[in-house]
Amino acid sequence: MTKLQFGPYSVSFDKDDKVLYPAHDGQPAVTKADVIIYYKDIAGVMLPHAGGRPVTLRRFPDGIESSGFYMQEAQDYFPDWIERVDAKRHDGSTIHHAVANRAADLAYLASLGTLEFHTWLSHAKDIRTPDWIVFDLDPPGKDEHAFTMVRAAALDIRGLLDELGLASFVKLTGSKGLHVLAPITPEEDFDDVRAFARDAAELLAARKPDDYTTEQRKEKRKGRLYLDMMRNAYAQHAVAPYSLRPLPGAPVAAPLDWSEVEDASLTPRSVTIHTIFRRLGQKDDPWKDLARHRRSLAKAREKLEAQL
DNA sequence: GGAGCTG
DNA sequence: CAGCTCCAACGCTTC
DNA sequence: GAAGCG
Ligand SMILES: [Mn+2]
Ligand SMILES: [Mn+2]
Repeated sequence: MTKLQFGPYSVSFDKDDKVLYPAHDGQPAVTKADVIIYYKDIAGVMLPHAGGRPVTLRRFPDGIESSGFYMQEAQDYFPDWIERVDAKRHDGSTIHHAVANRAADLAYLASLGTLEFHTWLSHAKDIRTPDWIVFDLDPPGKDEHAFTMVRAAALDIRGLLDELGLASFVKLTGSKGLHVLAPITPEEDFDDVRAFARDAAELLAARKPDDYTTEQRKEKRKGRLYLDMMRNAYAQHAVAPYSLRPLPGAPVAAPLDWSEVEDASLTPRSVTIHTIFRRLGQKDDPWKDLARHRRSLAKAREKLEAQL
């Protein structure tokens, strides 16, 4: 039994050497202990962004080659020092989400086999008003060129947000695409924020109708990159910055500097559990200033509507 | 991984 | 006791 | 109201 102490909180676990990620592409296997230590050590850069939000867990107690499951409901057996928040569903039922606030919280949840953390776009404290807009960009095809289209789309969104007076930040999803995130003042509900995001996406699609589409029906997209705004709805979530992904090689949903998006050698799984700390040793967290760049949507909406 | 249920 | 099952569907759009 | 989508 290994025991990690975090001030008054302790996290105990066994089977330290259980392999959760098999060796891959010349990199060693990643064990249960590796994952728990990863979350303990990444907490300092992850929690300023992901902390304080309702989380959904994606657990793989037997590793990525066995089946996993999502877990929304914080279980009664979680320690009482893990915060919970009540989230009403539209059907009237209530989900009790866990909220990660400290390194101990991440380490405990990782000890359950949680590989991937998702968060809401709002804080537990103010669950109805998001402080992030997320543009979810996935490649339309599976060839090498497809990710080039994703990079171009991210840069176009950055350009538009800049025109509208909003800051933008970008991360690898660690799977296939990129997320572009705009920090906003949490003062409007999900419906209003999503309407803004949809208008912005439609403007972009109107400017480059051969490259982008907002069509939900796959059949109508015709090889164009789909600008998906549905993540900006109530009770939806996105993979947390610095979360691991349950994919071979243990890729990380890694925040990037914008200059990295212009680099054609970037791949969606460029950053892994094996490289992230060396990377952070050489550069600051690219999202360090994210919360300070929150802006109200009011002015941006005026500018956007003038373009429609 | 942990809890609850069945046999 | 061992073995098996459950852990997420929700929100929104389009047809 | 049902189906599609993520
Ligand atoms: Mn995506
Ligand atoms: Mn198991």
